[in-house]
Amino acid sequence: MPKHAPSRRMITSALPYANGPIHLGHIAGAYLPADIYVRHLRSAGEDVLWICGSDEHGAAITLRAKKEGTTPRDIVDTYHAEMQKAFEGLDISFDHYSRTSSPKHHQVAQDFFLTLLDKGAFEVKTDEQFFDEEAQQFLADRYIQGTCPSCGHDGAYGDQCEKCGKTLSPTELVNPRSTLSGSTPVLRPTTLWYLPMGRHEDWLRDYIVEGTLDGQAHHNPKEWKAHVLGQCRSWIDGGLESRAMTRDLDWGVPVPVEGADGKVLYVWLDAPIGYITSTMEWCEQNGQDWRDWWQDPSADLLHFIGKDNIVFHCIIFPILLKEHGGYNLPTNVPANEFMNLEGDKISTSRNWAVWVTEYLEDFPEGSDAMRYVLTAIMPEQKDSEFTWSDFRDKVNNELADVLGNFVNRVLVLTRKYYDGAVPAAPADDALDATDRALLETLAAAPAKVGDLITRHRYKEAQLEAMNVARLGNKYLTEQEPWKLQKTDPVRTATIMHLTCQVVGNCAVLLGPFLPQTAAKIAASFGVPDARWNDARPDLVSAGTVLGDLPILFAKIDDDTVAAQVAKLGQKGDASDSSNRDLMPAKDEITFEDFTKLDLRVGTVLECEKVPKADKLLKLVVDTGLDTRTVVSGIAEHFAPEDVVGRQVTLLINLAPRKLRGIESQGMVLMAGTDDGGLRFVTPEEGVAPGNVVS
RNA sequence: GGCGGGGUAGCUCAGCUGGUUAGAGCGCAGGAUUCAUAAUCCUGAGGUCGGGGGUUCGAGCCCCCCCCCCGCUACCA
Repeated sequence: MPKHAPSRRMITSALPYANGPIHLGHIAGAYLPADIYVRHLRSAGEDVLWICGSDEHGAAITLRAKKEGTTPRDIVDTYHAEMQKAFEGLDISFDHYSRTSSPKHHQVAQDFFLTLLDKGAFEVKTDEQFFDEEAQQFLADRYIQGTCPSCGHDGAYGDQCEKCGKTLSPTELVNPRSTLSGSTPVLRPTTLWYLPMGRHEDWLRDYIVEGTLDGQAHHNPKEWKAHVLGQCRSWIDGGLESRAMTRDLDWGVPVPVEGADGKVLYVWLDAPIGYITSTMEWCEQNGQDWRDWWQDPSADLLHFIGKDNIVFHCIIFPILLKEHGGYNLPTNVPANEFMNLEGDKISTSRNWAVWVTEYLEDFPEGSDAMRYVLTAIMPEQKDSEFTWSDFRDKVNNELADVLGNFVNRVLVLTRKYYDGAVPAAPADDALDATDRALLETLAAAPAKVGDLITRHRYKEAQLEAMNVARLGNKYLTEQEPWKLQKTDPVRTATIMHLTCQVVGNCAVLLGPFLPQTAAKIAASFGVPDARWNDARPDLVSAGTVLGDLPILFAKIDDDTVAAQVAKLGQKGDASDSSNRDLMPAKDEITFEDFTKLDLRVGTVLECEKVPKADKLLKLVVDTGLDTRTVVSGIAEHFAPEDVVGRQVTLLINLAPRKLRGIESQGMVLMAGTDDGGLRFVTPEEGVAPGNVVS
């Protein structure tokens, strides 16, 4: 049987990468659900520790530093501070927020690496890597730019094209160039430490699919999300490849091995170890032993991440932990899917995002409102969609009208009838069926909401908590104390006593979701320190004088919505050409080099999709000289019928090459657009097939 | 093309190992009500559960085929 009651829970949220600010998608994915989970457990008196920190290594940061004429240290310091501000602004309550550039972390990561090395976890291989002869150094993936083979974008990096999102390896780039010197890099051998993941497939399959580890029940896989299990199974069944765990770079945790100068640990190795370092730091400050959290088998380990991190947290990191030995493996990885924004994917480069610190500037008291909306649309099982009009509706109709107004009407009535003091509790036999039903619901709510949170059903949990306020509204409206007050003051006191209990319980139940609002309500209703287990029908003491309570939620008007929508997609700086990922100029060539190219105008005669290839079109082109077949990777941008009849520019003396079994006898010239699109390079009128382009 | 996850009321989403008239919140329509931040409460109208076959006494849930969206992967001269 899987263990059921862990002695303590170790919680991590994905370390955010310190080269850009935090947006709502990040929050909804990995931070808000963890915060709700942890706040609930803390309130319920569970032993829980939640750590996070900035992921500050990797080539993207050094690259950005170079581009902005500053140092990596400056970059990470800036964004470390920026991200902390964002998290604090939304009341994301990490127990500890660390950073991977700290000396402590370097030490921990190196020790971890050395242990793995000792245990034979790595394979050392010598591989060909791109080397910049001018700068005299090996080039990390991010230091190589070129034309994306997928979308034709000119500024694709060696690991990924940020226009089309395609993951790449440097050797796939067309016309690779070093971003350090602009020169064309050459391949040279270098030593890399690989993690041979293939040898771990068997136990991983048991661990993921069956939830068993070393022959023992470890966790219940049915509690894992379908998309998490599906993706893991897909990877394992597809066969796991070896992955390099080191990089040739000078910013990161140095590989602690003789002769490994200029090599650092791969960020994906170094970052999750940051979870451990962060825990150690907290434990040192709080007189605890970090091993109790990471190595005591009775402790749970949960990773909150977005779906882009599933493979790392469910496969690679567990391999590392198991190879190292002594560590617990994750008992659940409740990854969320992605949140879209106003009908489109969130995109940093297009500035199609809502940045947390900007939001908080526009809505200084808006933490709870945003938390509520993000929880209500949390992408728990599929991608979801954030729109500002929906934000307005939820804030106005649910937070302000249902919750805020309910609390206010109870407060006002209590003040009007009892000078603000909660009336005495009714005698048990004075309760009618409606009262009892209300009390039963109140009594059952903490377990109900808590259970949903524990099962990572945050949307539903929040709805249930809000339903308590809804029930309060219904009860008030049906009981009509404002009428009874004149004829039956005893009954009125009963009603008002009970509604005060409803409000008090709301404060506790909504605490994990709306910490600021809950604290305000709790303070006003005399239960500022109430915890989860205190939530029950007699929470609020009779005689409590209700404190002042300002309007909890201001309504949001249409102009505000329109202003926020208008901000999307606009560059902060009009002159922000630096945001365009233009490829740097290439090495100079001679005129003679140029004349080697035989560029001609051609007319497309036929065009069809290449079977079993999503991106390839087969064109038959009249070049004037002949009719030839050209295969081009443009199927995602053009339908075959759109291409037939077009005049195109064609490189006709390129060596033929077989693509998907079809010989391509040339190359069609395309221009990439800023948004990742493609355009044909077409001559003006009056040009015939075969005419030379020069 | 392969693999994984989705496609359910106008919108955002739930629907456990198949079982009575398919649900919630919001929006919408009508009514009630006034303690309250024109708030609240009640009632109702909206779904051939992407499409088509099949298994079953019975399918949104299982099987086959097809279409669309997201992610990974192959193809990219």
